[in-house]
Amino acid sequence: MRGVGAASCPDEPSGALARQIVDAVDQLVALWFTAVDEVSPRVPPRGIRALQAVRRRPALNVTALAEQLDVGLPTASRLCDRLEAAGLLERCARPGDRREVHLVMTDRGRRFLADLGERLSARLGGVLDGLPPERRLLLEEMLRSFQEPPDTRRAP
Amino acid sequence: MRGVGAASCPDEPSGALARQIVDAVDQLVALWFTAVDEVSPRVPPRGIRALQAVRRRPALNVTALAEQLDVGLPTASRLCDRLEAAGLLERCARPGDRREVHLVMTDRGRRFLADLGERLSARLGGVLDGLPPERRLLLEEMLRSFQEPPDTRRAP
DNA sequence: TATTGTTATACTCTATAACTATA
DNA sequence: TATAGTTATAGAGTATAACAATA
Repeated sequence: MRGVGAASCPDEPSGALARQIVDAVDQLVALWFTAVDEVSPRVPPRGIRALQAVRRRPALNVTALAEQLDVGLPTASRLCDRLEAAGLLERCARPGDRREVHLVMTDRGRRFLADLGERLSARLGGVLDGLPPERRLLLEEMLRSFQEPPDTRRAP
Repeated sequence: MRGVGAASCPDEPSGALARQIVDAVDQLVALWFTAVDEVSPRVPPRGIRALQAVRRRPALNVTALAEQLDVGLPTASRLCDRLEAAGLLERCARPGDRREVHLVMTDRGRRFLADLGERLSARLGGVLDGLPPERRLLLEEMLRSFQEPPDTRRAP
């Protein structure tokens, strides 16, 4: 568990690339928070992540959502209250086992996330427009490696 | 304000790359939150961003910090209370104008952020280890474009 | 008087525990 | 009894407004 690029350049201080990557991620995170602050209606970061989790895995239940967000079950339930009140999410009793609740996004929720994505994209564009086109194509290849991340949620 | 890659590939659906980039950023943000949840002592995301802001611009005052975080002045002050109580930050009256307060990181604060960076790096490494070395070097070049971002704080 | 920052109060969000409903 | 989720209460965090201190 040595981190980014630990074994790639033995002659060079291996921390250089790692630091660069971490700094870049911090910039991206800052950009993300900025976009989240802009979007309407105001949904706190945790709410955004909840919506994204539901988009990624439709018909998620509340327990799974709580695990995804690393919060308690009541917190996730309350969060769903607010997202549902805002019209971004809906709770549907699961046929077959009526204890479970399926979370599904509303059209408004989809538009909301799309809007957020566009704002983020615009801000990223401001940074990436400086890149020559072939660099951008390489970036595209690069980003594919993030599409299937090693499951972030492996509990010990 | 068309966003990422809007004009690069006229034949291709231009939203594809944009969507891919935004998804990747979402993954990175999720990774960031996971690392933030792990680190000790527990500091909420806003506290992390505050510490990073102070690291980036040492001797920041409280007003500037509030602007960086896009929160009110009292909120920033309270946040400093907690970070100071945790021993991660210190307030120093500025010589010359004793109204202002300079925020400086403690050694503990520096170690804290370093620890966070290592955890993030380790998690990123898990994703990036799959990349061949030359791809990683290209990534390094790419990330340089994020080092000097167009000022995120331009209010309309 | 203008600027920098802190305190006062109410409100929102989160966490732990107790409770309801279904299986 | 075990599981999925909700409500109860208390505590942490945030925002708006009033305040204190320095220039």
